[in-house]
Amino acid sequence: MLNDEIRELLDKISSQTRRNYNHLLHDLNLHVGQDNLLCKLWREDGLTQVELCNKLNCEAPTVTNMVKALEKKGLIIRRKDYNDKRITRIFLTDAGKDLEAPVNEKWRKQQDRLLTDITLDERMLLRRLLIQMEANLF
Amino acid sequence: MLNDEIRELLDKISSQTRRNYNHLLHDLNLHVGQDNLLCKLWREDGLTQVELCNKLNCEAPTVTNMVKALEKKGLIIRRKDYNDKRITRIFLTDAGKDLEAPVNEKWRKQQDRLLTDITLDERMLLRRLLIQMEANLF
DNA sequence: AAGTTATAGTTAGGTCACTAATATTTTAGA
DNA sequence: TCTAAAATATTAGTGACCTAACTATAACTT
Repeated sequence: MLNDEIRELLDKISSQTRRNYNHLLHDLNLHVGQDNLLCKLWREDGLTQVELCNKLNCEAPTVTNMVKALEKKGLIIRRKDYNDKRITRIFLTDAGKDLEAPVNEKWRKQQDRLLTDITLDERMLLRRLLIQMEANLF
Repeated sequence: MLNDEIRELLDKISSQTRRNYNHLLHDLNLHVGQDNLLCKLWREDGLTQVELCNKLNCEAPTVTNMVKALEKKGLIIRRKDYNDKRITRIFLTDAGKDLEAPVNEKWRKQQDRLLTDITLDERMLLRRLLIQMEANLF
């Protein structure tokens, strides 16, 4: 059935995309997901963990563990907020900042590959449909 | 940029879909991914682990662990192949068979929700684009 | 027939997700 | 003011993924 096919295609595409992207990131000693967290910090440094939760659309413990891993790699540092001692703010180190360009290049590469042979008109339509689907999820 | 947006939408849709579906499956005491393995067995019982790897598009250790978990729940049993002793074949128990209908119902529900307000024509076009994208991945 | 190569599966160790339970700090209400 | 509730983050435990390294069996190869 058509609907089943679409769901299966979506599953396949997302899992394979993740796998491929993970391979690309391996050269940079990063794991898929970590690049995403760094990406939020490149846009806005010093975010709290709760803010990261929201932006990454995942739960608090996931952020705790990812932050721990990235800190061990020396890409970020954690600093307690002075005014509210419950809050930990996450800051990029120089090493973390240096990854922005290479990660973006990998991302772009992956991106372009995915949309090969799809015209601009089709991409615009595709976006419209995906926006509708995303809205349906909530 | 358009391409970025499409990738981000795909990521969001797939992760949220997974999350939602996982919640639905929770009622059946199943984890997302496990239903997929069972699904292959409903179509063809007694598959080997390698066959499951290929059909599920995942690695051997993943299957080993999933099979272990499903066996512990009493949904499948593992049986050594008589002719080739390297091979383990996986068979459904009655409990495993009984899950087919309820899981399909959850799947259908999730499906329909995702494609709400998308016309038949649009779905056909969407499928075409997704097939193209899937092909681009390899 | 003996030794090499290929195949099937497991174990160990890692990451990304989740939930449930906990400690700590802050805020708000009686 | 003092206590209850809310917010922030962590720990513990689980499962789906992965790679690398291993065991066991089967199939070639010379």
